[in-house]
Amino acid sequence: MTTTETGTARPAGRPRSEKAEKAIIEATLELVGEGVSVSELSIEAIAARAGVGKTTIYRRWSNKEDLVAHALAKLKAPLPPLAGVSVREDLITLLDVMRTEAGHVRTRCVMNIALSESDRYPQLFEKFRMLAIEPRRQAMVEVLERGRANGELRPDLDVALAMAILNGTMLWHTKWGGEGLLTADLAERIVDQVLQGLAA
Amino acid sequence: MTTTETGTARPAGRPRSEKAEKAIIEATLELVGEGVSVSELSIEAIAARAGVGKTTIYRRWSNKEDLVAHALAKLKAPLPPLAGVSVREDLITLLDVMRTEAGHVRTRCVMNIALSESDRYPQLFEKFRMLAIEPRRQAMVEVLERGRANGELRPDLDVALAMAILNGTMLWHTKWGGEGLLTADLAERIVDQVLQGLAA
DNA sequence: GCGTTGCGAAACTCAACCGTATCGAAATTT
DNA sequence: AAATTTCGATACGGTTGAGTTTCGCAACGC
Repeated sequence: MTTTETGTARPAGRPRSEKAEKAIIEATLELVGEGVSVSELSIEAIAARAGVGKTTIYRRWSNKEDLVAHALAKLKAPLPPLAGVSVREDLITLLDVMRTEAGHVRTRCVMNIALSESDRYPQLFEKFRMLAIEPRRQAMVEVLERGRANGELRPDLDVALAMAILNGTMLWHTKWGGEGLLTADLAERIVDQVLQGLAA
Repeated sequence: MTTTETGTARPAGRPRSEKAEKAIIEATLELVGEGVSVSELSIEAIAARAGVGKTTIYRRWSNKEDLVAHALAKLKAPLPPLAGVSVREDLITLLDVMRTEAGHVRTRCVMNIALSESDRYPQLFEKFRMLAIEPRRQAMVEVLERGRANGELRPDLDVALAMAILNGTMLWHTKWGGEGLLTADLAERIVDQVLQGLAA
């Protein structure tokens, strides 16, 4: 309470290194991003990559799942500003964020956990869902509802189904599209195709 | 050559148990279907579940990947007969197979490997792709091409994109839809929504 | 300076699993 | 009957990683 006044009295002794903590989380995200699954992620590998003793990890997190959960908490879903001019335009903006991120390491990390390990680590998945999925879902819901209200979309539109179509299509591409299919106009093509429908 | 005449002369000694082999493969598929990834799949767990000695496994397959590859070879993509009356009807039939299978162990097995392990076991994934994905893909391509030719669909339809939309939407549901969303009319709703488009 | 706490490094115990070897019993050919 | 091969079971040595402990040093408050 005397010097730095951080609100709570600093406990005696050497303070925990903020740098070490960041290095640990960074190493964890890197490894998961490189395709290492949560189950085969080893604390020792994380410690080695972070240049840190295992002690330093266990002092902060009691187990692997706890650590990964906190690492995921550092991820943020970058929500683009929506122009709000047309539903079509906003949907393209939202989907294009997914496309752009599809090649990023962090995103692959996210996808791998969400897709493959959601069954086995439900608590982990839940945390991640709230952080990375929910904000985007909410944004898209609002765009679709707006379109339904102002006549851009069918008045009887099934919003949940529409979301599954849009997101599912982009998911399909990011997972199996390879580099070649993630062209700059992909989001636009998806949205147009989905809005217009396939029927003649 | 004397008795059962199987074409090639039977080597002396006790013949390999067909039952054991089936049990091993069955156990492998079960485990993968339950969400055990290939990397954490253990020969010991397979042997225990199959009620078999490890020797019996190693006598047939030299390593884990080899075993899994052979196990996958036992999977078949059940292709429904297509009525061929309308594109809409055939698409519903195709998608409804996915929906029906969504809860089956075999299908979960397929999904888990396809989604999570395609990066790390490309050779495995390739084998699996030919067996489980390609036949369905081909069937759907034909339906869509037919529709484009006979005027049911837009003449300038992007078939690849249309497939991504249809399959991606169903994938989204099977992975995240939970039990509640996989209703009997799901395939129909998807196809209708996609064919008509979302726009007013 | 002193007590306290965090640090990285290393050693440790414990468990799982790999791949191999060995065993007695069973199945099949000769 | 004899020879051969597989069977399930069990044991073995080796590797990996979890989670704990210990050590000497560093950083902080008093």
